[in-house]
Amino acid sequence: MTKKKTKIPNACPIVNAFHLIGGKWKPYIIYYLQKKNQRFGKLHFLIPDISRKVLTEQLREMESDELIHRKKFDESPPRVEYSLTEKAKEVIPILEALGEWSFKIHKEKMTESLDEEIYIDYCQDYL
Amino acid sequence: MTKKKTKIPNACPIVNAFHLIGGKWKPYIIYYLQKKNQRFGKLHFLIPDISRKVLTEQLREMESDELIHRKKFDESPPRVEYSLTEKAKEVIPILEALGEWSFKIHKEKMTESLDEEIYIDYCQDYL
DNA sequence: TGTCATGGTTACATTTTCGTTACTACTTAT
DNA sequence: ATAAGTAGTAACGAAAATGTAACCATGACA
Repeated sequence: MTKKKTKIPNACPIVNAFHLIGGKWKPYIIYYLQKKNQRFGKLHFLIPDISRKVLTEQLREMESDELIHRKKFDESPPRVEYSLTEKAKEVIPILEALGEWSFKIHKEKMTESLDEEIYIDYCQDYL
Repeated sequence: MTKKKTKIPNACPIVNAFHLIGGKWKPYIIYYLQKKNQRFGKLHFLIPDISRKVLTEQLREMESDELIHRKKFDESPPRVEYSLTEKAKEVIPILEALGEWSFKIHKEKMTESLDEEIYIDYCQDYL
């Protein structure tokens, strides 16, 4: 058995999807923007564990993928508002289905646990 | 605006889902196992760019997450067969929806390109 | 007796992703 | 004159993920 050498030019569409909306922070960004348009600072407050550098990077990436829209107001101090595009809004039901699936698995595995209630509260909010 | 310090015990269910089925290789593993149960060596042939070390790691992880089943035959040379569990099979329609969504975005962006046909062929197969 | 095949494992190196800290430009309020 | 607030950026470093190359145990087969 020798190596297959037919390189796929772009990754498979599912891998592609993970590039668009996966990673450590993009799900949170989508989550908070889906509820409400947000300014940079507020987004950083809502997702405090991300560094501002990485938040900027992720937002720029999502902007160039046309998943979010960046609206800059010509004011001072500067104001920038981020919102989801239609493309991004279309994927939300799919993400919710994914969340429900993983939540079901999680519940099956962890029958007891002190953190369980907190997790469930958080998930109810999310799902 | 100070830092929010309420740590979430486990990540949000969507982030959790990405741990289960995301990453560089798990989508491919799911894809090939969904078509047909596979032995370790065949899987490595089908996904030639993964190293055997990482393939082992990913398979072990998915096994402990109960997404795949590992069946070892007592033969020589050894034979091991991997298959998807019911849990994993449940997520496939969701993954397909995700793939269609990202494929649609991809098509909108790339109107021309030489690789396009190859990509589409690959995707048709995938979707 | 020694080579082959399978399904790995181990130690180490590299790449990719993410974080820390300090800094900037602009304008209004004190 | 200077401090404060917003939305960043730049240089550097740490951590996480992945890759490379060599090795192992088993039994069949020549």
